[in-house]
Amino acid sequence: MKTFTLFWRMQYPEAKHAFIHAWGTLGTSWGINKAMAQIHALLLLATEPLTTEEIMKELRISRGNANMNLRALMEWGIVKKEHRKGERKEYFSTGKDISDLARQIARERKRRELDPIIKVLEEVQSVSGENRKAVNEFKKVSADLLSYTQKAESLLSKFAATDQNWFFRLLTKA
Amino acid sequence: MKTFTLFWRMQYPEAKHAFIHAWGTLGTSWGINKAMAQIHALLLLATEPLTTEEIMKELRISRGNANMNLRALMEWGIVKKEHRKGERKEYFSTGKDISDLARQIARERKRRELDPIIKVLEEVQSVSGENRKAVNEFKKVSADLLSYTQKAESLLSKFAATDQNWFFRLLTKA
DNA sequence: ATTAACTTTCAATATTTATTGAAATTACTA
DNA sequence: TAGTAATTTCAATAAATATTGAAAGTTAAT
Repeated sequence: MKTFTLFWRMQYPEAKHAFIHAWGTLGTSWGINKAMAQIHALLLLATEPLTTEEIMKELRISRGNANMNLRALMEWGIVKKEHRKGERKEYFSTGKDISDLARQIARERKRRELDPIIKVLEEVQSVSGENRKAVNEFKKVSADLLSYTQKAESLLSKFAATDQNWFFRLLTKA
Repeated sequence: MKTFTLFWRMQYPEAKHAFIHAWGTLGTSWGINKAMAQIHALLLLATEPLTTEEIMKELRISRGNANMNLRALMEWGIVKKEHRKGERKEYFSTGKDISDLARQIARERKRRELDPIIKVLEEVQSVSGENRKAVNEFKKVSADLLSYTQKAESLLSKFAATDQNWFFRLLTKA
């Protein structure tokens, strides 16, 4: 007797598309634009280096977009360019280790977001003014926030600096 | 002998403005819009509950904007509304504990961002196809990513669920 | 029940951010 | 060094997101 197949076994092109799409969406909410996240996803899946042309075609993005985001990924040290003898074309690839990306995001966001606000919170500590009550509340709240932000900063620093497992080992311990 | 004062001691209104501005900017990059973050900052500093009118005036935002973001903050359980006898106006206040906000952000982002991609990554695991090599690479990469994302999910869950100190105690241990 | 004070809603608008595409530039081969 | 195949740049454009403001809705005191 035959049984029904309850779930559709996803075919590769469909799965690939879903994967890249999802990764692009996630990237958007983590300070990475869609194209950048999708290029990275595509390179993660690729079994060999890709050209700009191939990336443009697969992701349906413009040359300028592909170029700019590839450059950003290279600046982040996540993507590498390689040349081949007798060819003008450049080939791009990425390491398969996700944690490189995660660490780089941490580093980048710390720099772009946390560092500036810590600076402001520190400056603002020296407040003075007529309204005793308001000033006290201000000092309390901003000091509190500063300490919180510094902790987050330290967390991101550690995360950015160490090997991929340290962080999650720590968590399972807890 | 007189000495120079090397650094300007910031006056309260200036400090307040800097604080609110910085907080608004930070909020923007953490999935909270500027108005929402600034309203929260303003309420943090306030020594007593504020009306919509006062918030609008202080932050120079429209009534609609104030209203919508106050509602969102209330939905997040971070801001409370209070009524006063003989008054139609509503007064808003927030608890002074930053970690309430942090936990709520964690909860919200987990739900909005991590949960959906975990779903996709799980679905996509059952991939099959002609190209053995590509399919293998795909399985490896997506499984890896799934495990990574699940760890992040579990981290955010724990963070969202526990008291404010657990997380940072954990970090200092490390 | 009426009024006036206040809140809510949401289409229109503004702002911010990402993407395009074509011109300028560069680098490889012959 | 000329020809061309590629990359880079960036002003213009599109897409996504946040904000406005005025009309509609609500509520509480009279």
